[in-house]
Amino acid sequence: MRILDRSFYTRDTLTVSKELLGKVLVHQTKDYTVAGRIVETEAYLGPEDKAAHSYGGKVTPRVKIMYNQGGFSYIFTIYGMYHCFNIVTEKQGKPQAALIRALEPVQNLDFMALRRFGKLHSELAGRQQKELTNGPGKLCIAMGMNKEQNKIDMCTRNGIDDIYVYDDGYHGFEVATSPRINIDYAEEYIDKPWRFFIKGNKYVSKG
DNA sequence: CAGAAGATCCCCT
DNA sequence: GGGGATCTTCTGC
Repeated sequence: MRILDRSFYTRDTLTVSKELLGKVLVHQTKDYTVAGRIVETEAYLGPEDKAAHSYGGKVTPRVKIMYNQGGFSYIFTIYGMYHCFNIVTEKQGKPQAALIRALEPVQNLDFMALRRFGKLHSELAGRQQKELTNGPGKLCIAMGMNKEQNKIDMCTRNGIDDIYVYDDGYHGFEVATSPRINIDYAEEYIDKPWRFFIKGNKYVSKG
């Protein structure tokens, strides 16, 4: 297993978003380790991209982390009740990121099931098993990620609260592409094919 | 300081 | 597939 380093994340965002597919995202604290395979991502290409929080070169307290070099977590609150987990990409000063939209559960499924539905994984209905991590808000709940994990450097570890991605050699899948989800405000950027997912994987949010 | 929008989810039909 | 929940974040006055 190879942990992805800085040189992976500081490349162009479309490449990083695509190559994150099949890799394993880990959240590790002193109390627990939980992990899922990345099966769906979206690229946000600020400042040009009208769907990106950094559109127009906007710098607010929330989006400032997007201007860092690649490899940092960017977690924001959405609709007041959920969170979205992104990984900052590109070199410093270029505010782009990859949104992780869906995972396939890999490690500590009981932790995920308890967070999402308040019961053990073996007690879940089949439908609930599929819905553990098949959306950006859902996977944050299942992985125990919220604003406390914002701005974490995923290329270094402190042993207290770490997030990182590793490559376990999983390959042979087919990558599909589509427009991004729920960005109808983004005008001519609505139809950009910047969503990537593993074709046929049952944890993909839709399509 | 008030108003509006939102990279979502869940429940209902 | 449509609407409500729910409140942070940002903008404009």
